[in-house]
Amino acid sequence: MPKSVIEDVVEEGCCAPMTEESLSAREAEDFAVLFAALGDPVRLRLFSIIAAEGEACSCNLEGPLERSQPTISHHTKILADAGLIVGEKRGRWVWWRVVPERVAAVEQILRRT
Amino acid sequence: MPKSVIEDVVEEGCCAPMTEESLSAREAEDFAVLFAALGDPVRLRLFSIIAAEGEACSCNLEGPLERSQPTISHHTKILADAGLIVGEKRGRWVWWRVVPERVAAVEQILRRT
DNA sequence: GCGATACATCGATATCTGTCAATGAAAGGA
DNA sequence: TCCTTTCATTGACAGATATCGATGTATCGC
Repeated sequence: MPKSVIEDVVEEGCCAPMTEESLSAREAEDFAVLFAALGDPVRLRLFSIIAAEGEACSCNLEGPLERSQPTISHHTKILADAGLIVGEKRGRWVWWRVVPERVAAVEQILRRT
Repeated sequence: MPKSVIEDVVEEGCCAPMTEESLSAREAEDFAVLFAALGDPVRLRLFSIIAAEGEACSCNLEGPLERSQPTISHHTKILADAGLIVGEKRGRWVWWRVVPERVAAVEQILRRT
């Protein structure tokens, strides 16, 4: 059970030295938040609806998703914290829309493959 | 609190009818598994390392990720169940590699935006 | 066959997360 | 001003999950 990259290089057998192209622990920590935000069925649908509608208020989401208002609010917050959507308060309603640059960033990570 | 799409359409106020472009509950359930698989920091690094190396055995992963062997095995299983990586047993080692078509599928979902 | 190696599986546990009812805060209408 | 509407926050709780030690299984070298 090798303990470090250095030892890995020294080790014989199947183990090859690490490349520098892989994500650092810090990067992975940050990027994983994006994937995790989309990693819940309800949230993914929520995101999908907002994307399809262009703009949507929460009242547009509770019905189709069959979840309570606090739960919808919880999910929009997680997506918003991840930067994948932004909400603009207009009167009594909050209008949500996707952040294309952020979505593109997720694609970018995948394309590092 | 509207209970169905039909009611949404009937409702007055801010609520507009749902488009048909958004993900179904079924689709969201399936796709969310892919995002969730990449939604853990350790798993995302693991995936990143495999992608960078082209091929990697688990012994290449335990060191850099600083996790026990069962934990690594747990994570590779989740990624493999999601179809994002495949393992080929060669002798004593299992060699993991990414499945580009599956990664492309994830990009495809994002590009529905 | 025997010991060592690589990986999977099991069992246990601490933490995280999705969910809702209740409540709070902000804005609009009468 | 008071009531209603929209959304956020809090508190509680059940279920999911990340982690590890112990153990099982297959493979290789001797």
